[in-house]
Amino acid sequence: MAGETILIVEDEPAMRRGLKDNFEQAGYRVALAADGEAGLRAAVESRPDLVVLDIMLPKVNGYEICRLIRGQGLTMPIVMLTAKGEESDIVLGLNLGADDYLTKPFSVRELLARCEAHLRRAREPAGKRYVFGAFELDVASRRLLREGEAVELTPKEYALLELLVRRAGRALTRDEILRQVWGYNVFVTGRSVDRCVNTLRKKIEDDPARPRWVVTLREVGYRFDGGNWTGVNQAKG
Amino acid sequence: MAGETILIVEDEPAMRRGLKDNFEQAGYRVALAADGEAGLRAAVESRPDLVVLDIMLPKVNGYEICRLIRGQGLTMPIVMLTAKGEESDIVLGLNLGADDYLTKPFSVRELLARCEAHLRRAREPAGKRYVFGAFELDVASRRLLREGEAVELTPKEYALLELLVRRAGRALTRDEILRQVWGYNVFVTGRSVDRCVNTLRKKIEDDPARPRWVVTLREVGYRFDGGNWTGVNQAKG
DNA sequence: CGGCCATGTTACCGGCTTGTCACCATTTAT
DNA sequence: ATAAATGGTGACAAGCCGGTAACATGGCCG
Repeated sequence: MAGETILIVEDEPAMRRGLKDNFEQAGYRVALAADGEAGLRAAVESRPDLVVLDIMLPKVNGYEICRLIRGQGLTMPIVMLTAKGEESDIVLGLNLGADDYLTKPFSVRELLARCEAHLRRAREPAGKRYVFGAFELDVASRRLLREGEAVELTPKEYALLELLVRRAGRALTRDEILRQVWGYNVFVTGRSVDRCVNTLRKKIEDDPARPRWVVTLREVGYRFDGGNWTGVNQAKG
Repeated sequence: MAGETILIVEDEPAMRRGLKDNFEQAGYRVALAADGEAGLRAAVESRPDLVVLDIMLPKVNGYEICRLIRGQGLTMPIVMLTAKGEESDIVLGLNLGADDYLTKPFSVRELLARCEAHLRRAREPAGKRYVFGAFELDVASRRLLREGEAVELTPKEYALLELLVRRAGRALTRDEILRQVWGYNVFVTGRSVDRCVNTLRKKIEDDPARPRWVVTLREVGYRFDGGNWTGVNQAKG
């Protein structure tokens, strides 16, 4: 599966390796860079969806990289990693252009959570509408309409549907779904996904036993079959 | 859309440079001032559309600048930048006529977002009226009328309603509402939003238990359902 | 100085959501 | 073919969330 791509710019090998493992474990694709120069190059060329950027880098520091990346017109979220004692520098402007920063030592789980939050925000072209069949999913208002009539969805159902629709045509593992819909620190059986899919199907499928939209991928998870749908991109408000 | 002029009053060169880059990147014209005196002069002479004002400035501090700018009869939005530990002064700053403030280190993206919000508001024609059902919200006079009769709203209730109505049809998170209505660094429980919605509903809903206008989005926040309303865009009332 | 009003917090309640379990259907492997 | 595994589905109980009222606080004005 093709998750989003994270670029990790970190000179210390152990940390670099650890971060790579963790992000891949979480379902992302990972690009690595060991110094500022390579980091900037990678950011420009491979256009990652998010950059994790250590501040203490040989030759060019994180702040410069950050500024240069932004100077290229790139707008992806940048999360900075700083060591204790560098905080005062942050106040002086190291955070310029970055979206977030964590102080070492940090919890990897927290880093993942924050990155996920930024990605979610960046993913959202707020005001976008997804049309499939007689349905219309309006992200901005968090509503699902069937021929203009509102379909009542529970929070989980809505979140699930939005995720599926956004990634229409892509296989989503239960794990991925759990992470995106339920969050990180939640201990929930994978079956809960099935359960939620189940109730969702009752509301959007003509024949829930023979689903048209949310199809099961045995041993894997689910996939939304948008097929020949009309993706309407509405100007933001 | 953009092209508006931002005046940045900031004594620290790196920060000044970074802010300039970022605002220009975002499509604004930028005027710079390195100290309070120059800042005040620039504000008066070049009439920027918005001022970004550091508080710690040589010679004259940000509060004074703010007061003096307002004393000149200038009404453009002023966004203050403060360092940690100066928070206690914030109330002072807001009272002196600042519209917003951020605490360093801040995300430049957030600063841009807030400035954009202020500019959007300033751009909006005063005297706009929103009509829904038998109600009429008159922004210019900050009044809500029900069939011509004034409905008494507390300041918070009014601010909440105005926000909801302005963003009618959009899902608003509690967090968003808190920041827009209560302000940014205010420490207030999310429940306060609920409570305010509660009292507001009593005044505008026929059946507060089954709200027609302000609908609850479980686990998220609220949304104003303008539905089939009559949006009257009246220049000047 | 005292009372009123706005508003934030706390507590409690009721309902909806949802996670789990249990059982069944279907598919897959041996 | 049979057993194991996987997912669909109904039931159910627990927990969470928001509505609501009561209380506390603090500012403003007479």
